[in-house]
Amino acid sequence: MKEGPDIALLGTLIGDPARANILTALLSGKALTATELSNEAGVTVQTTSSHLKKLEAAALIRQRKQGRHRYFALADDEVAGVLESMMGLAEKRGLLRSRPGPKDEALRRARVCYNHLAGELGVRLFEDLVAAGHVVEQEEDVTLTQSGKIFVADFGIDLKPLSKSRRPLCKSCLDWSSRRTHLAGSLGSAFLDRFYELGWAKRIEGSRVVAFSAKGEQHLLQLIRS
Amino acid sequence: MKEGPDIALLGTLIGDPARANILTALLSGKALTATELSNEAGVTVQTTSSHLKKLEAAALIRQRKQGRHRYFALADDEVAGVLESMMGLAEKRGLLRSRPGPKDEALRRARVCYNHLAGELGVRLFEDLVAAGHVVEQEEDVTLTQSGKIFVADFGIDLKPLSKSRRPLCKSCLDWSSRRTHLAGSLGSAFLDRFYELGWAKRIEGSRVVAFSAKGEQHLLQLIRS
DNA sequence: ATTACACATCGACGCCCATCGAACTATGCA
DNA sequence: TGCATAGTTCGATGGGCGTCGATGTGTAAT
Repeated sequence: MKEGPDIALLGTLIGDPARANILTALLSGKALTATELSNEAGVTVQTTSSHLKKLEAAALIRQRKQGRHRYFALADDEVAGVLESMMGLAEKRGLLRSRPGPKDEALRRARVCYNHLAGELGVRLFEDLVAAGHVVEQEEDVTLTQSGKIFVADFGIDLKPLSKSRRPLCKSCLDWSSRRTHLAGSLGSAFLDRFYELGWAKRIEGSRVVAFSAKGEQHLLQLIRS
Repeated sequence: MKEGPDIALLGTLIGDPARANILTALLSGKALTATELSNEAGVTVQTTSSHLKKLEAAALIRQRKQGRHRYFALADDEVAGVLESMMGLAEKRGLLRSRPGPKDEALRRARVCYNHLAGELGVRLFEDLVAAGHVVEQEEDVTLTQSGKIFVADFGIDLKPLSKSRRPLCKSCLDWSSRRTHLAGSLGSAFLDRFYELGWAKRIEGSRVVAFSAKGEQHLLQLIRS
């Protein structure tokens, strides 16, 4: 005996229905707030909070503070993998019902977050940059690589004034609609400004919506791919 | 909510320390008795019994009655895979200590089980036959395939008298030393007789040990491979 | 500053379930 | 036929933990 308290602890954590629901909800890859998770779990926020604390103590989930919200997400792919395999064993059936997010399709697509691009297009841009190796994401920190600097310069963004600013050049920002990270910081701001400049997008007055033209959206989508 | 009671149930089953120990012990691939598992789990036999009942109800383990013993083993590879991945996540550390089995090396190597070959060599023979597609193992049943019939005939075993007998031609038998299946039934008996006949092995008087000659063991190991 | 919202903490309640003793069943051995 | 061993079932006990109400802390908006 006393050879595997680890696996037992893991099982206990997953074994509670409320926590299982929480983990299942997070398996979508999205980061959710405690309140949303409490709906998924079917328990009160207090109970959810204590569950999240335990899950975080076991390093199954990670927490990101963003303003007065706290977004929770699975710690890494390995956790997701284990959950997937467990669901496979338990025969994957049933799907998520409560789908959080904004109702306005345009807001969901593209909008400003402070001064940078958020929404699906913002997320897409960020993920393309990561995939191309132009930026590296490590936990909360995001850094621009050498190839990234070249790419940014080619796109017509002057890095010199940006690096002088006290604002961090790169920062990741969590999306409240798709709940994935996108690029913030002064570079994120510079990207959005450049999009305006090129006529790819316009800001809609009195709203946070960023309206991309058909051609502008095409350009953005193929920006990195090219 | 109510979208994943499955995964929660699974977690609960694995979550109990006693059951986790049981599953960990079975992860070796060996089949163990309830009493042995109670030692591994650190609880009494009664408690172990109730645990085994639950694990079996969830189809995580399978049970094989053999005489007055009941051997328990993991249900299939998928269960083992999930447990492996969970151990990986919980950082695999610590190892099994209680290693059940006979102390006599010769008995472990090869011995008669009623009238057929048991021990490591018996297991090896059976697994080779399965790998070559000569026999098919399905749960408890073992059947000789077409290619198997040819192979057996080539080896010098006449199937006609065997198939007339009321005894089942093929039967799987669980090994008490290595805890894996080997071939029993009238065919298993015929194999052992043939080994004697070919001078590959001799029965040691007053013991269950089957002594293979160096050459005989070589022949046996390469019997299927050739 | 005040209000509102998100989340954490504390404390108490209640229930589920693991545990073991005792009795029962089944198989093997002499 | 009797004894021993392996395992299950039943019932009672106890502890651990999930649950929620109330309260406290931090952040954003007006």
